[in-house]
Amino acid sequence: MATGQRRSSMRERFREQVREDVKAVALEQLAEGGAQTISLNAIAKQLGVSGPALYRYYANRDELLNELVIDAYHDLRDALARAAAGSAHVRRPEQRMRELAHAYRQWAREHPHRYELLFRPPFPGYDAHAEPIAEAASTLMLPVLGVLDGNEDDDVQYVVRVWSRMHGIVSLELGGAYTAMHIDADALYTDEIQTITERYHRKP
Amino acid sequence: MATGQRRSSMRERFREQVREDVKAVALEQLAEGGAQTISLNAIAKQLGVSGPALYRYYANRDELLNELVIDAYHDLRDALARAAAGSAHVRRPEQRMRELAHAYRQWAREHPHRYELLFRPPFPGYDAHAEPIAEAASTLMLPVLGVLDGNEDDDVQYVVRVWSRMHGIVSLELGGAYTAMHIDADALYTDEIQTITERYHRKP
DNA sequence: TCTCTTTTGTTATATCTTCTAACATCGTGG
DNA sequence: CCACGATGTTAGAAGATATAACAAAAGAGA
Repeated sequence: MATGQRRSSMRERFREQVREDVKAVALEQLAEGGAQTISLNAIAKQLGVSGPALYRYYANRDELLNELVIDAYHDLRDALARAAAGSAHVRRPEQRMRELAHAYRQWAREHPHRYELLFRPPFPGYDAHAEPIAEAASTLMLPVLGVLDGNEDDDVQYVVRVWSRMHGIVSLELGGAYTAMHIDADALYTDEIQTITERYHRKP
Repeated sequence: MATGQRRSSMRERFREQVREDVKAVALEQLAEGGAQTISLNAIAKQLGVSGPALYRYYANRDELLNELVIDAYHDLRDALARAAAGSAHVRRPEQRMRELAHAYRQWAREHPHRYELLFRPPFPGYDAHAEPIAEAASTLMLPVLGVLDGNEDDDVQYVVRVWSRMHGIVSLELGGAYTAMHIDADALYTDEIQTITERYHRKP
């Protein structure tokens, strides 16, 4: 009945709550020491339950990491969508492109380990990564396609190339390559985006 | 004396030999399952010695991984240097640039896990990565600077941007993003390099 | 309300890892 | 010859993932 369904959903909700708690602690560990330091044991200890209890909620460690990947992908996608929506009123497409590129890099800098998680599969034989990445890349670049004023198929490769350039800089920046070389990542990224928008401007 | 020195160097040589053997097995494991699957225990078993014997040669697992990083960096650097030397006779700088870019991507495709090892610190709080990466980046881009016909300081940022573009594509390709999106990585990379060389051509 | 079933948590255990400690062995240098 | 240092051994601590067996709690139905 109604109460029965409600109580059943209560259980479901509790289960979902625990899963969220686990992921929250996992994100803390991720932020502190990277993906390798995420430990189901440590998470359980921090949550006050003991050891194998978490295996009622996640089949294994990889499943948890997988959820973190998917969440991160959703998060980045939403951040880009917000940036695109926020600059929808801006007339000049170069400016919209700049804001989108800025949002991309900003998210990566705010969540460096999650960004790495996105584009660097932490699993040995990782199948579940391909599909999210595919969907990620497609949906991720929708705002860019929008900035490009709705050209269709042929521009996909161009969009991917734009994405690759943004990712290249962000990835090297997060890896510490720029600081090690004493290179101003801000200026580098700004210049690169400037070049990209100029090129776009030139290319009808 | 002479024999004394020779025997002392014999020991040294044996020690170096064992270290190389360990690294060789580690590279096998790296190629098979990624950096995470590298296990000192398994290496020892495969080498016929048992467990903690390897700690006479490597203080800990991180030191071994560190050596792998440095070796990979040297290897990539040498591959690029070979490519640069091999195309030194080529007159047109665009062609030299193309061959250099091709060598870069080819090395990454031949050693995907080592490439990942290079540009992603596999350790949590890992300092030793910064210095090799700095030297890597500097030396790595020397051939590119050479292709650029010896302009000096101001071009460093441009070279780094070129490197970032190559790395962006190669990194996403190794991560499987392109295959998941059914994108031809060959064509993408070729087009990108073409654009880069055109741009260089345009820019004195 | 009583009972049956499902879900969830527990402890114990097996197996893996890195890494230290204590002890044995072997070759080289004096 | 002898002694020291380098190298290897086994034992074991600490911690990880993951499974098995068992206990308890909570919902569903009569």
